[in-house]
Amino acid sequence: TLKFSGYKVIKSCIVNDRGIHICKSMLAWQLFAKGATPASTGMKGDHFVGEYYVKFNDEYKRQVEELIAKGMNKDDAANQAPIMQAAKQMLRDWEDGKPAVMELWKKMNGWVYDGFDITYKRIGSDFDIIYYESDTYLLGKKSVDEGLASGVMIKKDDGSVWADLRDEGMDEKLVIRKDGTSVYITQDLGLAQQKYEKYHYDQSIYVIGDEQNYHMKALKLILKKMGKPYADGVEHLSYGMVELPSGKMKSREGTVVDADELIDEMVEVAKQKTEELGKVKDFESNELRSLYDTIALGALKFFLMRVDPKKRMVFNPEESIDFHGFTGPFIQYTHARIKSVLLKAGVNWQSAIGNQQSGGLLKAEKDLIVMLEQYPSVIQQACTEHNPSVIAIFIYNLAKTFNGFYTQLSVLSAESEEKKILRLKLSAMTANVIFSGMHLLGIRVPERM
RNA sequence: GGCCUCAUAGCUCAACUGAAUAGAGCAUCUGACUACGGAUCAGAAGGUUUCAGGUUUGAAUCCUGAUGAGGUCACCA
Repeated sequence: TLKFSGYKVIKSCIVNDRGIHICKSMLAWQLFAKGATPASTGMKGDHFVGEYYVKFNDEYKRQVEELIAKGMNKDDAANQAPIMQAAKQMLRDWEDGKPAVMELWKKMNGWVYDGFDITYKRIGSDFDIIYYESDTYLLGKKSVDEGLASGVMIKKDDGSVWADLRDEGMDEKLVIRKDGTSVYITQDLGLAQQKYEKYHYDQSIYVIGDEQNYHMKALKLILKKMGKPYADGVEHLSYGMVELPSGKMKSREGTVVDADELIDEMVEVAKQKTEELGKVKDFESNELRSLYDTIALGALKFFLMRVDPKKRMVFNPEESIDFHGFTGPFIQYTHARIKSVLLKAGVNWQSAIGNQQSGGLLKAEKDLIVMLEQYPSVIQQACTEHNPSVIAIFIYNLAKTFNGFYTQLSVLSAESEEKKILRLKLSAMTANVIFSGMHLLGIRVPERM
């Protein structure tokens, strides 16, 4: 959307492909997998690796409880559980570049990326550039050295490094662990720098969940203190969590709705619904499959897009696959219907010259025109607010207005030839705006459905 | 516990940033010229905007307090 209004946009994505969490998965795999691979189990790579992350946490929890039962206090137990010790050791080995660890790391990451690729491709997501944390964290460490030199950061006796933000009303923030390994924010310092050097951006918009508000504030402050020119351009577009009716999604407890499963489910519903209506009997089977995908994804994306991103929302899988009302399929249907009418009308009308019956507009026609005229300003608004939901709402209203117009007035058998041309043109414009608006939301609209 | 968000119809969301009768969709009920594609359209019903104070000509919106929900305060990312 930003691109559409004249900004030059570089979509980037940071993959946190290193760190203690990866080590945990790797360790659990070594301990429990007995040589299993995604291929041997038939699982998607990212799911497969995720499973071992969960296994690690289960085992970790068990060990901690065991230690507590032996009379150890909670904090010590959390630190001394052997499996956690091992994970930490592995992280150090990784940063030292030990071959065995590196090899395992590459192998498992490969699995994960394969899984991601499939999903991203399916939902039509793409990035101009992907950063890997494994590439940026070293630069982050360099940033820390710089911070130390300029006095923004201080090194404590045990070797850990901190940024003092207390005079800004915040606490001290750890930037390097005492064993010299880097933490989350270290990598972010490097990333900000790397991005700036490459693009000299005016604005760098971080789309991150609102639970990291504090983190982003700290990041910006540190950059500012270090006198980085890009500190002011760093903007945090925080979004609220998506919850389930049954409660929050927690990866550790397995209460997540998996994107792949959800999409499959919705495709199934789209299929049933379409078959019920029996309007596309002449479609080839691969056309059908792509149609179901378009509808299912359209429904899903629209459901997420229509809400102000800053707020938390409850995602009800059952409701999202409802194709009535304020939904993606409603709009797709409207578009398909317009196309059908236009098709029937032939092409002669396109060359016909518009007429000057300014006084003779009926209310339904006027309403539609008014709607169409608002489109540019709506985009503008969505842009400045970083809020795509205004587009979603607008397109929905447009479709609704058009449907009203459509049922009140006949297009093909209009009172006069002039009216017919006018209405055809209005219909065509509506279809274009719907197409364009939905495109901005990353949603496709079918010619027929 | 400190700090930060949020609370609107039974449910999911709006309300142009202080303005006139608080709007949509779902669910519920009633209808649609004998369907240019009915995945549609027209209508009904549904509200003390969590509670209690305050500021203002005017408050869902701003301030204070209460209650409830979530987040964050890690040598996790």
